[in-house]
Amino acid sequence: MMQHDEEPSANEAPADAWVGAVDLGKLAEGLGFALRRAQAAVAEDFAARFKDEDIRPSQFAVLSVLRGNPGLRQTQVSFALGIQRTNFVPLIDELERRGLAERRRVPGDRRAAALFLTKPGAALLDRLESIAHAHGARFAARVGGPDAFARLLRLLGCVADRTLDPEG
Amino acid sequence: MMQHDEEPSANEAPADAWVGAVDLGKLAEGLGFALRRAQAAVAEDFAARFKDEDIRPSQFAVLSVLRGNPGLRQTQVSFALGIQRTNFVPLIDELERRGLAERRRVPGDRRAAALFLTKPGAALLDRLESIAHAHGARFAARVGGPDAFARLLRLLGCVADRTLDPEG
DNA sequence: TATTGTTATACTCTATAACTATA
DNA sequence: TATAGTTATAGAGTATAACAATA
Repeated sequence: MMQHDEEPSANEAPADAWVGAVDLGKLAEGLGFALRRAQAAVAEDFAARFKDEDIRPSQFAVLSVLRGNPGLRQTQVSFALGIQRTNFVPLIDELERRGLAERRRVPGDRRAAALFLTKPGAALLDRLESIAHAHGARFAARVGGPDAFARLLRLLGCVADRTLDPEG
Repeated sequence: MMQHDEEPSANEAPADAWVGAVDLGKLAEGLGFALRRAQAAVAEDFAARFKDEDIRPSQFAVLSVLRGNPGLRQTQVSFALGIQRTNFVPLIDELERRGLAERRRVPGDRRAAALFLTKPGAALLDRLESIAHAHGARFAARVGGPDAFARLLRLLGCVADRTLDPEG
């Protein structure tokens, strides 16, 4: 009766035997489905590698942007990452609570908040990027090496780029 | 100022001018970030094209699998699609409520439910696949043609494939 | 004992409306 | 009037635990 090596959950997937036998039909040609599966695999590896750092992809992304763009406004960071500014509030709240980032008032505009990486935040980011390097290397290996990996990133960039549409 | 052509929302993104100026740093080399942006673009196009059919990607996927595999058990379909069987219940519930799919008892096992596409479900699926064809064509064009698109699908398949890892 | 389908539940992510204080 | 940050809220998607009926 199909024991797994990991996952003691009672709601585990049944035998893996028949899942490969399912005919996915046109679904296998779908970009959305392929992206979903790829993202699930990447998210799984991310979760495993960053478990001890207690950091989520969006938090990592914020810290990463703050390093390259200190003093950016909240709204600028949020939309650069594709996160609505309304959902960005609790995100930066937690980073600030953990002492990894901070909001500073900007002299010219009393409404705005400029974001900065703290020293502990920068130290954490160093560690995160080192882990991320190994994380990326796993998938570079899966796709067949650095060149194929670079090709994949370029293709994904095209997918996300509206300006490449026929009408402009 | 700064009026958009669409989106009357009050929570819209501010000027698009400065978002391109943000330095994403190492984030731009991240597979997870690239996948996120690509998936957002694909989801946006999907939502626009399938709006009138009132169908979500997961529902489309179920109908698609049922055509190629009539009589499959609920759990088999759900795990073939990477959906937990517990979350699959309300999904198939709604498809059945809308008369697009149906559960039938299987003779040998009184616990199991075999899933089938109904005639209206098959008719809808025909329409959906026609829309999906145009949907896919948009992104094939974005990445530079059918060959590049096929290459992208193959690379994404590698990303999702654990068996390609060094250790096996 | 294990499996199938199910319910209940919780947590994250995302989306919209509306408020405040500024500009 | 418009913008920056915020709050509240609702909807998806996803996760685990536990149950009844059946194997």
